[in-house]
This record gives sequence, C-alpha cells and structure tokens, in this order.
Amino acid sequence: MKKRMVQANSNGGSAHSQSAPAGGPQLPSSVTIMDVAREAGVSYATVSRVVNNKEYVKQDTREKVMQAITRLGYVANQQARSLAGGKSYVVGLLVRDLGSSYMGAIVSGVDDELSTAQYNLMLYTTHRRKTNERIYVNTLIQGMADGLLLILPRNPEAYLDTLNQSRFPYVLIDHQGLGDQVPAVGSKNWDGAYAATKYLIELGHRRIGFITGALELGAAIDRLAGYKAALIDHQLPIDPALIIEGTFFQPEGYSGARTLLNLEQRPTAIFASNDVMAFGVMEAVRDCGLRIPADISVLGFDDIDQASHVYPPLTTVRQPMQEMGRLAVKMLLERIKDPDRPVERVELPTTLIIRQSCQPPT
Amino acid sequence: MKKRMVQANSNGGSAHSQSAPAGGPQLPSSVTIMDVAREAGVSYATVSRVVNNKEYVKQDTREKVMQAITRLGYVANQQARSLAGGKSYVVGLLVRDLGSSYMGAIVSGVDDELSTAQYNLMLYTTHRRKTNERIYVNTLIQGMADGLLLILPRNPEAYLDTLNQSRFPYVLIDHQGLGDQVPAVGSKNWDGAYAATKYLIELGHRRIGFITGALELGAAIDRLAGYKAALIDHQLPIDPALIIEGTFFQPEGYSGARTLLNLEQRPTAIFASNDVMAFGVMEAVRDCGLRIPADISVLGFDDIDQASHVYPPLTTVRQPMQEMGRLAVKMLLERIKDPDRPVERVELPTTLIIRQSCQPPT
DNA sequence: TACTTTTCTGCAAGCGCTTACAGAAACATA
DNA sequence: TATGTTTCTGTAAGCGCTTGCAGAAAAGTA
Repeated sequence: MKKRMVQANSNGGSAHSQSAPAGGPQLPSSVTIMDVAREAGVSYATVSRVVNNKEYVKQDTREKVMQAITRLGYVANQQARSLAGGKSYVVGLLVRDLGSSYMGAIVSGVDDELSTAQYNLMLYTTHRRKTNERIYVNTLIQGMADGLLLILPRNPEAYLDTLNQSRFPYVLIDHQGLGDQVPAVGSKNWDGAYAATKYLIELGHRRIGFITGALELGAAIDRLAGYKAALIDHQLPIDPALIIEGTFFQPEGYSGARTLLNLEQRPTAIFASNDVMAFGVMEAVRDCGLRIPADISVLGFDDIDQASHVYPPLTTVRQPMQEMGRLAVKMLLERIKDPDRPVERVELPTTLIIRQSCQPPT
Repeated sequence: MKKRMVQANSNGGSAHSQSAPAGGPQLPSSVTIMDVAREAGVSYATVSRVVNNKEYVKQDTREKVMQAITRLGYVANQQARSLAGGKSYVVGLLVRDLGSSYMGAIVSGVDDELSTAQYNLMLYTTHRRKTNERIYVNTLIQGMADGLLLILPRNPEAYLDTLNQSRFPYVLIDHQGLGDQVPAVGSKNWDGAYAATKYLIELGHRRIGFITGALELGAAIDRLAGYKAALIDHQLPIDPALIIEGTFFQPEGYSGARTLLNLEQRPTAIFASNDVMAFGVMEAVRDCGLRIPADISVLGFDDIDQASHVYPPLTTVRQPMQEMGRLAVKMLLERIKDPDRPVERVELPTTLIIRQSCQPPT
C-alpha cells in the first residue's frame, strides 16, 4: 500500500489529491485543514486564520470557511497545532491521588474552568514510581503541556527548581508556604480554624480537643495555629493533652477521639482538622455511648459533600475547593500568556458552616 | 568509516555544540533529536531508530546515541512524534466525576498500568457541558488520543456509535450490559450479591433488607438479582417491603435504613448495594439506638478504603477496582495495536470480605 | 488620476519527528 | 574478482498546522 505520489504530478493546476480512498479498513478519515480550504475555496492559511480568530479576514470569507468547517465536521489536530504554533492547549495536573472528595472537588473546579478555556487536562499521579518527577516535568516542558498545576504537593521542591529554571508556568493549589516566590492558591486555614474555635468557645466550651492534620503541610500547621490563637485570645489554656497529632485520615480521627474521651477531664468538643477525621471522631463518640452533639460537639474542616450527609450533619469550616481549582486555572492561564507577570499568592476565605454537630456543653 | 556527512561543520572532530544559550530570557532549551544526532555524530534518523528501539542499528551506534541522550537529557516531543508517526501515546479517560473512592481506585489502576506502558492520561469529565460528547470524541479521534476508556458511562450510546464507526479503540469499565459487541471490563456483581446474601442467610438471617443502586446501571440490576436469587435458592420469600430503591448515595442508605427499621417486622440485616450507602445505613441504625452488629447486621459492596476504617469495620463484597482499571488498560492497548481483534468482555470475580459488621441475629 | 495606507489572502518555510527508500559497509558465496 | 546478501545509516518526504512575508485588493488621500 504505497501512497507516494511526489512531484511527478504534471497537471499544472491545483493538485487536488483525492482524499477518500474509500476501500478497505480505514481509520477516521480525518478532515484536515486542506479539506476545509478546498471546500471553502480558499487557501489553508486562511482557514487557519479563521479557526484561530485572527484579524484580517473578510467577514464574507470567514463565514464561508465556518460553513465549510461545520459541513465537514472539521476538528483541528492538536498535535499539529501545537507543533507548529507552540501552544498545546493542554495543562498538566500533578496529584498525589484522587478518590477523596477533597481532590474531587478541586479537580472538578480545575476541569470546569479548563473546559471553558478550551484546554485539555493531562493527569499525572505521583503515587507512581517515585523517581519520575524529572521525567514528568521534562515531558511536560517538552511541549506536552503549556502549564502545570500541582495539588497539595508534599515535596514540590523537586519539581519547582526545574520548573523555575525553564520558566515553565505553574501554580500550586493548597500550597504549603514555600516563601513568596511561588504562584499559589490556597485558603485561609488559620482564619477558618480560628473562627471555628471561637465559635465553640462562644458556645461555652472550655475544653476543646483538637486533632491535627499532617504537620508537614502548611495547611495543617495553620489550622493548629488558628486553634491555639483563638484559645489564647479568649484566655483559655493550651492543654497539650487536648492536641492529638493526626495526618488527615479517618482512623486517626477515631483513635484520637478515643484518646481524648478517655482523658480524666475529657473535652466537651472536638475539632478535627478535616472532615474525614471528624467522621472518625463521630464514630468514636458513638462507640463510647455518647451522643452528638448532646454530649460532645464535633467540628470538621473542608466541608466535603459527605459532611452534610452524615448524621448529625457536620458543622465544619468550608474551604472553597472548587473555587480554588477554578482560580488556579485562571492564574495559570494568565501565566501562560505572560510568564513574566508577578507572582501571585491568593488565599480564599473560608466559611464556618453551622449544622447540627455542635451545641453548648451541658 | 571516515567521512561524516555533517556539512557546515568545519571543526573536524566531535562537534560538541555547546547547548546552553545562557543569555537572555530563554524558553526551555528543548533538546531536539537533531542535537542528540550532532552530539552522537550520527544522523537524526538513527537517533530516531534508537529511541524507538528499531532493529538494524549497530550495538556500538546505539550506545553512542544512548549516551548522548542521557548527557543532553533528551526527551522526545510527543506532539511531533504523534504527528509523524500516528501514535500519540495518550489515552483518554471519560469519567462522570472523581472524588469517590470508587473512581479513585479505578483511576489509580488505570494510571498505574498506563504509566508502565509509557502512556499519558487525558482526563475528560462528563459533568461539563452536556452537549459536548461529540466534540470530545472528535477531538480524541483527531489524533489527540490513541484510545478511550469510559468509566461507568450512563448513556454511552452517544459515544459508542461514533467510536464504532471510526473504529476507534475503546473499553468500557464497569459497563452496563450493552450486548456483546462492546469491549468491557466489569465485575461479577450478581455473584457478589449472591454470595453476600447467602452469607447472611447462613448466619441465620431470615429478613434481609436490601437497598439497591441506581437501577439504570447494569451493576445495580445484577446486584439486586443476585440478592433475590440467593433468597429463592434458600426458600426465603422476596418481600418487596424489604427492598428499597436507592442510587448509590449515602443519604439513601440512611433514609432507606430508617424506612426498613420502622417496619413492623424489621429486618435483622441490611445489605446495601454499595459501601457508601452502607455507611448511611450504619448511621441510621445507630440513630435508632441500635448496635451493629449486635442488633442489626450491615453489609456493603465495593470495599472502598473507608470500609475497613469505619467502626465496626464493614463486611462487604470486594470489587477489584484497581484491577479493573489495570485490565481495562491492558485490553485497550491490545485493541490499539490491533483494532480488529475480537471484542472481549471480562468480569472479574468479587470476594466477600468478612469484617465485623455482621453476626447471627439474636 | 496617482499614490499611500490599510485590509485581505496565498505562498512557503518550518515545528520535531517517523519511515520508505536508497546507498554504503560488511560479510558471504560464486 | 565479481556478485549476491545482509546489516547498517543517511536522505528526504511528509504528518497538519501556524505564521512571516509579500503581493493583491480595497480604501483613503492628495
């Protein structure tokens, strides 16, 4: 099956290479820009201009081309576009794992925003082989993607060096305070934790248990700090016995709560650094034969979907995760347009969502 | 061997073109195949052969090239590769949403397997604008991806027609019985539900509540059928009052269980069609002041991570979700290699995971 | 009318790679 | 030595597109 037909084409005019071989197993007959050009009776450069919304195309011509495009169902080949033009309309997303509501919400925001910008999403999970960061980054930089989003990276330094050096656009989501020179979007963890703790205090609680997140993450540190600050501001002691270290997973909420509930002077409220751990807390409370919120108030952080679905609905600090994803994309696209724009770090506000898992101590 | 064909290179020896532009704003200095060729002193075609592991390259040459590649840190530009060679090494993944352990596990399997095959993952979520299916599919077909994976598609017909027509490779994951002509991987839902129900019966339960999944999904139908079959096989009546319709979400587990528990003759066990609903059931049971498993046994389906983390750990039917993802990728890659291979439909076995949420009725 | 400026459009040169083809080198056979 | 064979390597033709350049057409100005 040879498809050669080089310059041995003597018919002076437009070559008109027929493109529908018609017979035999045929892959998608890929309508190309040439087909559209022929259909519309213009050059393929003009078609390209129309497709890319460039100026200097007569309205008339533009319409002719548009019609040809819809008639033929033409979709530009991204690979070729990217190769020729330098933009791939792909954004890479580096993520540890999916499967949590937290990630799901962020990715959903990312995805939404990306789709309205006509971008595609290339997903990379870092639980794969550890040593691959460099490859990833290189692959991405080599034209695979126009920019990179990193959600909650644990050791971003590995990537960031390379990224910075090559001036490759990126944005961190739910970052962990890496100085000011990193474009990032996060939320006001400190504020959220402060507000939540304050709420409990104002409800009348004096002994408030706290279960931390993974303290290598800035978010976890900030939440702990917000909790402590609220206590101090209300002249309440910081009792180390009431602070249990966790890493954001449910079992630690459970065990942490059991520890707290076994204290001689047990707390009347427990504030977990995320909702998932709060669920663990709720289980533990119940298993101790206590009721929520009658005996113990429980408070979470994040406001994942499930938080409003459990019983009693969980009072929690909402982090606008979708919004974070959206905003990160917006920032990234800006940086793609102009890699030299000043580095921005945005922290979205959190909201205390009051449901039914807290009440004044009895 | 005496003459190097590299013209325009006056210094006879190894060219050693310094590659660090060093000055001025420089985009990633993209090492290309040409640079490697120069560095290794061969033609770029040879480099291409080495990179693609083609035969007919002298061992010697191969090594020289390899060295040059590592020395320069060359990474092939996928766009160009794809454009020239027809393969993009990208697989599209069509998904409704992420953020559930269920999806997370499948995607994780997909991702793992893809990464060992050196493929990239392009993510498309269908919660985006509804009418975009055609665009997606066209984009993908236009060379963006080599194949497509669809997880739990609700109305796949929309895509499948186009896909089939263009003979574009795809595989469904956790399909819903669309006849035999669709390549798919799922799990033995019927068997799993049968085994679980049988287990409860053998424990001594006679009244077993069942909460269904979304019945437009084959998986949900099969689970219900397995439940019924087990009852029948054990001469137990099928009591419609014990069957509550749900759609796989937690609140339905909760409300469903409340309904069941309010029955005059309430069940001694509740079997939810997935773990998430089982969590809802557990909450409801507790809120009715009953204990699990002492008063009511609870059984789930899927075995998501959380199932072993709740208290008491949930007895459930494990669906090998990671494995499903993996297998789907393997099948897809086969189909990419040979689109004409016969259609396969695989159902992976399920396993009853006995934990502590079930015991004989008291 | 002649000339300048402003749109519009086509030509052609790649983007970085794969691969058919042909030529060279190495080895084997007549 | 002449002539295959087989292995290896280079040349060149694109893949489908963007974009600089220049010429053509339209519009404005003198």
